[in-house]
Amino acid sequence: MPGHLARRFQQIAVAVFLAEVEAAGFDLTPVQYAALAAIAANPATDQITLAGLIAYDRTTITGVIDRLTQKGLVVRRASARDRRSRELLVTDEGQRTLRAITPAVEAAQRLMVRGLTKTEARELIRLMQKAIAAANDLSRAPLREGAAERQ
Amino acid sequence: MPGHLARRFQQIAVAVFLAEVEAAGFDLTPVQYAALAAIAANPATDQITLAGLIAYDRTTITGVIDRLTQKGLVVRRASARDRRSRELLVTDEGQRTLRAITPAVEAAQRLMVRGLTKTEARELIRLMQKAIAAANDLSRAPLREGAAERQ
DNA sequence: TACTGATGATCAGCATACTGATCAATAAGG
DNA sequence: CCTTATTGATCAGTATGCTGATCATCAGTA
Repeated sequence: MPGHLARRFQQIAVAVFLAEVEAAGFDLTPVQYAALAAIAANPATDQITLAGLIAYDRTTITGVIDRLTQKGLVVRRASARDRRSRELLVTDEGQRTLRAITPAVEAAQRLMVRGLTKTEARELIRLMQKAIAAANDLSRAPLREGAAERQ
Repeated sequence: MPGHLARRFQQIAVAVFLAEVEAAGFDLTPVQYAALAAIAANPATDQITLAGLIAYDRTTITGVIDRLTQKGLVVRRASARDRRSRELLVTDEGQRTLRAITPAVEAAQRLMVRGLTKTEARELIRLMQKAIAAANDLSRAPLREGAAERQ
């Protein structure tokens, strides 16, 4: 049952991530980390574009940014060109957090495939990527490449 | 990033499941389906044991059973041996639903790996199983085998 | 310019998951 | 028998994810 395995693997991935990150002294969820890293890599993008970059639903991203803002890691800035959209920026503390948390995040990635050999882990990643790419548009929140690759 | 792929694959798996099941005229979530099937396969088990069989958190299962009960697919029965526990049973309608919904569930399982060959899909399943087995105890809701295999 | 449609963001509502607490009932010990 | 620890179930609170709606704004067209 691929569906059941998908749920279980994700459940373990989240648990491992939270445990490693908390052990390192941080309070960030996997979802918040991914958003923070994506904002750092794409400064001043609006929320919809950000959601596409990490395949989040647009209604989910609102709450995630709320919490990142509350923690002082991200700021929302009104866009000059389009008054509907908010540009997102990582604060200095957000940058520091991102750098400091990286080892814990990497440890979590290794831990969740600790039962596999390096070759097997690479193969699992390849197969998940391939399956996901072929089914990308079947979810409400598909991955949308950056503007550069879009056209 | 295995963690990100895990989240995305699960996201797609849920979307595909809901779409197929709704197209077949049913209103059941993946989680509700798994619980219903597990109760049918293990009649009169208590909620904690059921949670272990499908790796759900004990606090999550309460709400899932609430909703299955509300839909008339499952009944809670007070246990004669232990007045703390509730024995779970599938109703006749639950049995009918389970039979009728099976083709849609199977279609969803195929759809979520439609980008892979049969061999690749089998390999993905094998690798996920292996990774999950080695990390089973890292989540709060580990899989607990049935009484037969437990000792 | 006025209208129409599309878009960015948010909201209410619902279903998973989890943390940690509570409560009743049971089991184990002295 | 009584105390203590454990266990089955539930609850409050929080964080994803989603459906569908709303609101303000923008873009394109008549």
